[in-house]
Amino acid sequence: MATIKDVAKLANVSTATVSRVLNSNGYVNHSTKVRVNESIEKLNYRPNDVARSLFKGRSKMIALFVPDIMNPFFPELARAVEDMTNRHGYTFVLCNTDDSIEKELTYFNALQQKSVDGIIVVSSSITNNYLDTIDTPIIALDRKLSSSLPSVTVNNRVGAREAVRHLKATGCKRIAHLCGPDSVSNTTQRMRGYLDEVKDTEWFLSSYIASGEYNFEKAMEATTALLTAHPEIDGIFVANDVMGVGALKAAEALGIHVPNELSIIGYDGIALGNTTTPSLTTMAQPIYEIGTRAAEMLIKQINDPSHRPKNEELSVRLIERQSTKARR
Amino acid sequence: MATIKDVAKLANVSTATVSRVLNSNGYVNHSTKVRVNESIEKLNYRPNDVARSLFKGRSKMIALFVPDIMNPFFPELARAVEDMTNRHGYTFVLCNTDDSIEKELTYFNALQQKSVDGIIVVSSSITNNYLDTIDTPIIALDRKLSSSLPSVTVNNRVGAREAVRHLKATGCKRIAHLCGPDSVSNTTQRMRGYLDEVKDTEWFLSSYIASGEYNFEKAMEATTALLTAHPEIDGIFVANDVMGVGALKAAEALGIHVPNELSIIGYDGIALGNTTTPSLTTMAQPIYEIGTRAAEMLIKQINDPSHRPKNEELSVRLIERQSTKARR
DNA sequence: ATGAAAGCGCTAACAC
DNA sequence: GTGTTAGCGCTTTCAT
Repeated sequence: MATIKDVAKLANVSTATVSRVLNSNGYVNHSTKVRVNESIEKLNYRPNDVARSLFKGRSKMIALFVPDIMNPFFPELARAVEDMTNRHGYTFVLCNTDDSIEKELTYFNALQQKSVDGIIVVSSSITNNYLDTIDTPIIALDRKLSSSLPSVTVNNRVGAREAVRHLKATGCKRIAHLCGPDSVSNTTQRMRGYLDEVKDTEWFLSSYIASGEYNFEKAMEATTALLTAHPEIDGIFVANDVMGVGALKAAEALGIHVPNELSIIGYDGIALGNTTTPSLTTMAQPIYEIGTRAAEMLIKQINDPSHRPKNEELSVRLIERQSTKARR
Repeated sequence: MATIKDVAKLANVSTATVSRVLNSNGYVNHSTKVRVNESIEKLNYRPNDVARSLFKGRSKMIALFVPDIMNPFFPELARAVEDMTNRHGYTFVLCNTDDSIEKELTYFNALQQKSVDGIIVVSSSITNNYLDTIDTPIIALDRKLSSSLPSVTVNNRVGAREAVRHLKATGCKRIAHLCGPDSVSNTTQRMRGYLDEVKDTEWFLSSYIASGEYNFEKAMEATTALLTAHPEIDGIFVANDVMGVGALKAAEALGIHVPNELSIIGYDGIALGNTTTPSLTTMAQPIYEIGTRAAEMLIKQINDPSHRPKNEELSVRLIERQSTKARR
């Protein structure tokens, strides 16, 4: 690999001049600029980013922490973040945390040693006082972490209410809820939205709420238990699509027809919901947009550290598919 | 961030000595070692990886090129590669290429400027003579690229034969094939396996082969067309699971019962195949192992550049689920 | 066993 | 306009 010295020598100028044309920085005569560019071309010179990073203290890298990229909610998010960071010349680092605080801290350290410019985080476990330690810009995604940390989320509670209302509108009389893990803030929000709609009805029972841990198999088990214990249930608001598909499968295994006997609505709007028969009605998050916005906010903050981004809340929207249907 | 100088000063030694204890390199007196470690502790010192990289010319980073992480085959692969690279202290960079040669080249350049230590590539487009340009270790995955490039793949042709034989064994008399895009080497291999089994039968027609481009929607369309044109088809060997699920959905939309009237077998063994009803019988690749092996091979080659890894071919295995069933 | 110093490749004062 | 040089933080000869 040719270095800036080689270019300087070939063009008969100093390295400073080469650096100037490289960065379009300061004055440089047109003719010498041409000469330098020719030399760059001839040597197929590419500046060494590591040397640049060392000098600048910044690396042009952005990292994304997700619990597990194998969870189908995250690839689209990752894709969005990668696209946007790329567009701004950043390299994209992906970190699977398994929701483990140890892994998160290990990653944080490693990335700081590499002068990573910023981090986007889907996490439930990072503590507030640890974050104060760090001066690397961070944006929280999908789950709120702390008030001090800028975040991009959706209106979970409102969306949940809308989901339950949709079930009511299609004629459901007994509506259950399959929720996520306690530790995650959006679990609480979505459950609140559900309760907003049902807690004052005469039929509501606390045993209509079951946890599926945002997990396909767990959701199947929970749904089976739920429908067995409460055959009267004719609608389920499921807190994410992965579990929604699990619920679908459980109902079919029990011989309960969806949507004729049971309506199911999910949350997230991932592609998976479209692959089943019946396809899954859902409250769709603008996943790609969430990732895009988070990346934009982060990049803005990187370029202007004084700029403290606000929390942003995007809206979910109902996508009606085959798992819910108006009944008489 | 404390630097090595700060540590040296506090411990009353030179930076060289600190470096020695840092890297367990060369002789250093036990007592001074202790003193240095205390200083490191006290200052919460972490070595600057960028400076290290600049000196060494290596960055402790490994990149993975995939066409699109939103394609459900790739998250598991990415996860495997990340786990293994992490275990060896590497940082994991993910690049979505969209199968575009321009994007691939842009990434290659960017990564080389960052002194990336090695790259794992799922690609159909990188040219042989470009690869010769590069001295960064590279491993090809899933698709063979060139004989000169070490690769990890599966026995696609044999697996395809096995898939078709499974359909025959369950009683299928007219077996069609839904294939992937021409440009991908495993499309050809899987089709060959199919042809091995059917081309000499009296019933085989070349119009029994349709392309679904490894795409869910395209596969639905192709399947609909296929089954409409050839109602006699009672088995389909589908070249990947994403298309398999599409075929399933198309059949159901046509009112054709799977597996009673039509058997469908996919390829890949991704989790998606388990979420449908009926669940999808498939030839499962050891996806995680493929990623793991590729990462291991790459790391070995990084540590010993003279070591030229061999091509490795892993085996697929049949997973019987509900979309195929013995018929009388 | 330890220190001094050169150098990895680049950028940004500071001279001229 | 252009060159000289110090320095980003680290590792590694080469002395001692």
